[in-house]
Amino acid sequence: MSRAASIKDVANHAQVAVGTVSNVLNNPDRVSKRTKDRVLQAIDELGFVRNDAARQLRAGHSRTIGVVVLDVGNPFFTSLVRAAEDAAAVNGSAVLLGDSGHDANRESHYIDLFQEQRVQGLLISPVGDVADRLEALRQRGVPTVLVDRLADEDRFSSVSVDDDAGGYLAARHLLDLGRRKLAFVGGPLSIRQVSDRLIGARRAVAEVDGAALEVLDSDGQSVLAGRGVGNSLVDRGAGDMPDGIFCANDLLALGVMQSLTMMNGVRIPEDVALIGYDDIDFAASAVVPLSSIRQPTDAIGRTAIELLTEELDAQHPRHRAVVFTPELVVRHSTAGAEAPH
Amino acid sequence: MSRAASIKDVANHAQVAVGTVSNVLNNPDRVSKRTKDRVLQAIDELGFVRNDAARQLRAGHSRTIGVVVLDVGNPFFTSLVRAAEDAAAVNGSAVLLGDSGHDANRESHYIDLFQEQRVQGLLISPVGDVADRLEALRQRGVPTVLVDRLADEDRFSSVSVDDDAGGYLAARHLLDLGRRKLAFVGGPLSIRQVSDRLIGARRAVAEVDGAALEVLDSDGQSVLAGRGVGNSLVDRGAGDMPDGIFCANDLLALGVMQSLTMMNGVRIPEDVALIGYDDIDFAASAVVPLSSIRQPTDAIGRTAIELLTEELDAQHPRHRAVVFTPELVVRHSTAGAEAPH
DNA sequence: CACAGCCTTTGAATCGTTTCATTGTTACGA
DNA sequence: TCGTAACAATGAAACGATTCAAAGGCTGTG
Repeated sequence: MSRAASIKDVANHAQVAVGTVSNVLNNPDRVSKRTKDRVLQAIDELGFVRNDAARQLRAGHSRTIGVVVLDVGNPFFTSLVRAAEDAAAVNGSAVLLGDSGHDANRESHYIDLFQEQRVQGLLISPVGDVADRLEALRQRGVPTVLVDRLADEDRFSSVSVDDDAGGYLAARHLLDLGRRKLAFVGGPLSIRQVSDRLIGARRAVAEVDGAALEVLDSDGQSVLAGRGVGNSLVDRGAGDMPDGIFCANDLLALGVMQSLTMMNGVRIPEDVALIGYDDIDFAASAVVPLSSIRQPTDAIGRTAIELLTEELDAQHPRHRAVVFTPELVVRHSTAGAEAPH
Repeated sequence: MSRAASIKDVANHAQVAVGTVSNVLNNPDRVSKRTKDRVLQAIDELGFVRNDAARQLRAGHSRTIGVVVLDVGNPFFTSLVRAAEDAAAVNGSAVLLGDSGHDANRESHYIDLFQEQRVQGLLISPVGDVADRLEALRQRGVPTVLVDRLADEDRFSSVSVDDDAGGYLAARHLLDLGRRKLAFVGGPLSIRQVSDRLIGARRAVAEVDGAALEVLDSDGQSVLAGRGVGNSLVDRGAGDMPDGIFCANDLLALGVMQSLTMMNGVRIPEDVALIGYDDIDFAASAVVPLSSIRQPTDAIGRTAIELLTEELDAQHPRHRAVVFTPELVVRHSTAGAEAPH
């Protein structure tokens, strides 16, 4: 329970100056082998471990990168975080992870926290309107890269996926199957990703005569929220059921699927064709394997760290906005079925 | 891009001493309203943010708790982490998250990192044999709580689930359905959770005449690994197929399910009854809703932080080992089907 | 008017590391 | 033998917040 050994203790124990110990740790080639061995032995004997707080106080900044995601439970973000972690490790940096849970207060809380920690940079998929705070941070030398959100290139670098294009792809696919009475499930619509996907879907629907798109606000992004929407659809009765449903993410789609097929005997894709978004691992192993829109998660994570590194290295970096294009993945939930009419 | 404002800058700007600024932040009631207002205004004008490194250097420890999990992608751990985060927030602490990915090196790396960060305590679901390192940490005043792993109460507190009981529950359930030719899928067996579940399953099988249990090492815990095992089962031909499969976790089970039903026309539960472990959200929405063994994830997370808090507060805490009992959740993958014989 | 007692404010010392100008040592060529 | 370069080791200063003994300012009482 004794106080942890400091570099000073090591220096005493090895009969050298503190500066020498520091050199053994940070510039080993400036130190003679004899001395180095003695110091290393002392370190070992005392079980010395660097105090990162002191190191970073001196350095003026930490060796960490802050990452704020909307929901760690969402596989899209977990794999993004993992990619970021791996990329950061290459630079000898670590990742501080924050989960905003779509809550602007928690988001703000994490930005505060990370600022106190003097993170080198920030990766964030924002909920609230944080542009001004991030701008201020940048002016203090803490660059930010926006993830999963297109940003004005004058202000920030960003990595995003073209959600409008993804929404179009999904709706167009349903329309191509002959479906005309479409429903969009997602919400709250204040979330950019959700509303962009809806805009894309609307664009596709507008191209086809006699097609309609109904919006079902799910007020949440979970399997549970999806189940809720599914149940309320069933309550309406069969006559009023859409024949194609596009969910703003796979969790919602799985919830809808669960509700329609398991509890209420609606057939997918015969009665209703269903497509989700994100292509999470579980989409392929759902009750009915789920069609989806795939986003290149790994590439997003790696690119995000890359852009952040650029901003860290360059004095006056040009901000870049990288936009990935999503891809349609067809599985049984929309495949091989003609329109039910 | 100018240097961040320090407490000294604030003091100058507000025409007070540094100690006063510190008091405004930490002991507001010791400061007169007049002064406090002036200081707060200065803080606001300069955009001052506390430097946590300096604060923690002085304090001798951080306000963070380190959490090392086996796999952030596994929903069991994501919900555990979230519970831990919420509980930590109550104490004003934050969580540093590390993902060992079942890799002893990465695990060790995170322990190093967290030690450098001077975390207050550690929550870990260990891969390698780290007992001695953790013991050493504890003697330096950094308590550890083992998660999802029973520990010797003389050395550590721990929160775990009785994996043996869980394995027994699962196998017993298959046997109760009349299945006799069982298979256990999981691996590597060096993982305690996996081998304990196997031991429980063996115990159940030993109780029933004519029942056999075959072990299929999956060498991994992912959907993909499960799919691999499923494929190799199919390659054997129908005659050699088990009639009940118990997977050491749900991801494996979903993989096996995917392989058997989607690509190879094996019927679940008619031909093969299948049960997983963990009862993750997706179990209920699988191709065939998956029976599973449920662990009380939230309670585990909360209890873990509780035990850690006890160790932090008490001078000479008694270590406690809390063991939760898992619960059988029956769904379609094992339900309503007689033995195929 | 002196003084005690209370409240507020001060500022030097401290935490552990890195940095860097300075000092000490060695070896080699002149 | 001396001078000088090359290399090693030194130790004081700095980073920014907190702490705490001490000083200062004020009120009210004798």
